[in-house]
Amino acid sequence: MLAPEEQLHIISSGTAQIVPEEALLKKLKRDAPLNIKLGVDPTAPDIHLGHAVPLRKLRQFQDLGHEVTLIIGDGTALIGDPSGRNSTRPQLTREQINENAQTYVDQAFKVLDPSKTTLRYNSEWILDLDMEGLLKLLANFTVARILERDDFHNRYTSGQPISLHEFLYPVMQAYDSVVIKADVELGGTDQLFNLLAGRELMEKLDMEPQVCLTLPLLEGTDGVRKMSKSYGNYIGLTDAPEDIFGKAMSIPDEIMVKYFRLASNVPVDEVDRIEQGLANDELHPNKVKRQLARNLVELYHSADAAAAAEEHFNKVFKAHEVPDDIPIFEGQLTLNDEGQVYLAAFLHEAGLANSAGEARRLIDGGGVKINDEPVAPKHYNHDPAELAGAIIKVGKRKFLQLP
RNA sequence: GGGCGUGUGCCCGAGUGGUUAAAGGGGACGGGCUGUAAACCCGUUGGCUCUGCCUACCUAGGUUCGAAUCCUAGCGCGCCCA
Repeated sequence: MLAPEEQLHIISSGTAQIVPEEALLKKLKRDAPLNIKLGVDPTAPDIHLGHAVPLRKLRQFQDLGHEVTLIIGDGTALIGDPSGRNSTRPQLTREQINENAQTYVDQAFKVLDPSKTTLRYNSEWILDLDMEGLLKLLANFTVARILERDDFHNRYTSGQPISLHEFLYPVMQAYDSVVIKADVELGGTDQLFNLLAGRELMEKLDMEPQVCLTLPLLEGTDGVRKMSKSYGNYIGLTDAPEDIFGKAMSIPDEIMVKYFRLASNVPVDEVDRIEQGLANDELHPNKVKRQLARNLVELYHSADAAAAAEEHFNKVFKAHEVPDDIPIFEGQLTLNDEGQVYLAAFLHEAGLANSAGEARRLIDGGGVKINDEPVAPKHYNHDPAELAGAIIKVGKRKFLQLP
């Protein structure tokens, strides 16, 4: 194993806070594998780079020789984490939870090292708690302590309802740590309270308390809002290679280093070097961003896929050429009374525009090309012969080949 | 339970009973520039084979030749009182 100080250097890269840092160093000095905990609620099935941030950190721990316990919160999901919420989360059904859990686990193992991962479902011990056990557990926490947290405090003072079961969430999460004897627990910055609850509970039960490690939120490809499916600014773990590459290239320069630290597996020292190089203009941002994009594709696909994705990218966006594998239109061309193809409706049907109206606007704005020739404004009707075998391009990235 | 206020397009927001498909901004999309970054410039932003037609300003009714604009009820939201 690496020297403890060296490990700490790697571990702290990209983290928001480590509470307390000295305790982590002390644990590392034991020179034995630590048990690193991450609990996830299987509330949403698909995971993206933002969700993968703690997973990457876990992987870093594993590569340093530590063990990971991944807890699927199928028991706590019945409560619904109140963190950062201003209203009660809807409770999921068992079926939804199981389904989500499975897809989550499949994707999580794209990041984690299976040989160093223990997978646990917390329903195992949480739903088995009897009233006596629950009461003993609850006696370790005070209402005031729980009400301190911002989200509860805000809801309480603003008269929003807080259901009693929501109070139990941090308690249950803390109990997870006790059961698995966690050395370190990871979470987003919004999780700090829950993580600290674990630390406190362990202390009260005379165990060595866990260290809490929080990770910042990863902004989406717009660089402004957090990565989220509903904002449409996410890079999915299961996205196609070209999409991962392209989306990565579209992120603002300012957050490149953050992506390197939180989403790539580029070694920390190299990331430090890149950060330096960018700061004093020794490295060209475009080159660096390409490295990032390649790395991300490699992580979730392969080196070959990364090379192919970059080539695709160069073709389409640098040389403005047509990519190799463009979809071919399978349907039948609809002709009007004059035997012409009404292009606006066609683009809509073919899924290249959201409505015929939008297609017309795209045409008028010069955004539609047939065989690389822009379609003239208002020129909506086209001869089928002219379209045979043609390549239609809409905007920068939508292509369609006609038979 | 009572009083007052508010509800407009993806979001914010203007809107005199009649050239209002609805000012302005944001976002998004398209074009230019470029490193598919940022910044900047231009254009578009309800549907429809469109010099026109249809559907739209919370919902349902009503007044009117004509309503996003006035009235009634309902629903949502906000504030105050109990």
